[in-house]
Amino acid sequence: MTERKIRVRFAPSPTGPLHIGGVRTALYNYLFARNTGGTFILRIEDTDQARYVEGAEDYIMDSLHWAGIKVDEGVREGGPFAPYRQSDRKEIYHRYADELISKGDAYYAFDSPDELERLRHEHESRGVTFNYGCVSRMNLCNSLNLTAEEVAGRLASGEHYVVRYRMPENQDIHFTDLIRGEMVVNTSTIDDKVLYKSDGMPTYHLANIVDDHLMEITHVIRGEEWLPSLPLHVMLYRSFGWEAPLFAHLPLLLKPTGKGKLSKRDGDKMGFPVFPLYWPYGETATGYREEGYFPEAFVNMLALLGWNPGTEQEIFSMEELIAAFSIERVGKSGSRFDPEKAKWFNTRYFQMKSDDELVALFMPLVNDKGFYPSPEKLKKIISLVKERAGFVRDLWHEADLFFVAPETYDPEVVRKRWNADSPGQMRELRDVVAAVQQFTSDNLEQTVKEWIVAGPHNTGTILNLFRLLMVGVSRGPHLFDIVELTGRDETLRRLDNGIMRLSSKVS
RNA sequence: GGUCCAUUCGUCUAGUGGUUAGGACGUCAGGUUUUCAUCCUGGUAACAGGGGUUCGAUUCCCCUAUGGACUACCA
Repeated sequence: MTERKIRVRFAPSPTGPLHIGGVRTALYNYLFARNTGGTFILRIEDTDQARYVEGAEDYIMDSLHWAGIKVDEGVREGGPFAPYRQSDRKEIYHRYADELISKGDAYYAFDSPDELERLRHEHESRGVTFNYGCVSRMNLCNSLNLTAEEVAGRLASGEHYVVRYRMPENQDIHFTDLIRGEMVVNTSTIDDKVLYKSDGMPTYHLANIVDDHLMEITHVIRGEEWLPSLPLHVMLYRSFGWEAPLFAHLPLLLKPTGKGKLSKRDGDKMGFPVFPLYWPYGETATGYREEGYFPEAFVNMLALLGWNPGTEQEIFSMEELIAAFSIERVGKSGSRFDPEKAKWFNTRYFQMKSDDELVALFMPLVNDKGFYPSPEKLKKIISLVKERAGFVRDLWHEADLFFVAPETYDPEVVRKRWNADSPGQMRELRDVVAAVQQFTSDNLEQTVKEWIVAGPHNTGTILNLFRLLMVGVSRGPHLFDIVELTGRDETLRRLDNGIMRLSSKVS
């Protein structure tokens, strides 16, 4: 095993949009593969025809692509072990089921779903759990207690059947999980799982083991929900006589508050996405991409949710994650998802973007608003407002004052700053501003401040009123930067307009 | 109900048989910014409980509690 080249796989089921927990599983597989010089495989596990959802397969691949997780072998990429979609490998599994039957480790079962359902209900009403296993199987309809002729007859007549694994009785199975360590489970507590369904498709358990073996997977890194079936999988490897891969079961992502694992509802309720990309089918859902998250921030956030480097570093590029990642440092317990921290990660990446990058990202939004500034001007604006935003789309909220004159004036600020003397003060200020020939931030600021100091006016009052008339609210970049970028004509227009409107309101 | 897994600030987590139990997010306060935000400084806040083992347990063991997963011809 140690000699073998490391090969890992992400094996999602195309039953809907890929949840961020799934993306994290894929990410950890990818990081592990790259860290060890191994291969990352994407295998589509679509053995359940009933739950197959059109578009889900593309969604999975698009999501990984967006996140920067590169698939080495997969449905789109191909590879030496193709095909990578289980429905395209359908004929492979049958003979492995047969192999197990001939070894006596599996058997045919003819019980109808209705009959089993009835049995379950009946047991439940008595307060016990029905198990198709070592205690009940001899009372049920299967090849273990039918004669060979009967079995052959039923098979020949085309009767529906499933193949079940014959779980041995009372054996302690010891196995190791890379994250949780040694574990032991007694086989008597495990039921006889269906390996092969009556529709001619294998179940997850069979297909998964067969494909992992055939594709020479060395490490199975998957969600914790699979931990209970690990003993079964270990037994299957033994029955086949195959060397089992190493297993690592990742803890789950939990709701931000309350009980249970993260679900779509939490996102809807608390206003954050639970999926990487927009899901356009059926019940639609927004994605991190559409909400304006940078894929690097998204990946960084996900990587730190359940794994840590053991240092105090929190910001990691993909390359740094690859270099630092190890399964040993994955935590044992579930992680609550914190949407606030997700935003914080994005803000950090946003601040790291160059002004030019942000111009390219922001320009379309500005154009949508009906404005067409030169890239140079937009760059200047961005440099002034960038530090107060965490997302590209926040930028408009910060930058609109450069495009649109205030329509309203914050009543709170008006009440606090605008009094009977204000109109006169503002008209004086207006004349000072109008008189400045070189209309730059530096000389205008100097002139205005000198004028204030020389006169009877209060600096704070004048400047705050000036801002109110320019912007309408008490926030935004350095006042004189706004004035410079807005230009003399527009500045005077805003002053005149404000004086007029606020004077009439007060009197 | 049964099986398995887990448990350090509100959240993500580091860490150790003897530490002032560290960092980050959030939050609070102060400073900077004559605005808001950023930024800086500081504060807040945790070893689930009970038994052991030990000179000494947050750390090792057991029990309990709590949380989680699984318990389909779904993955």
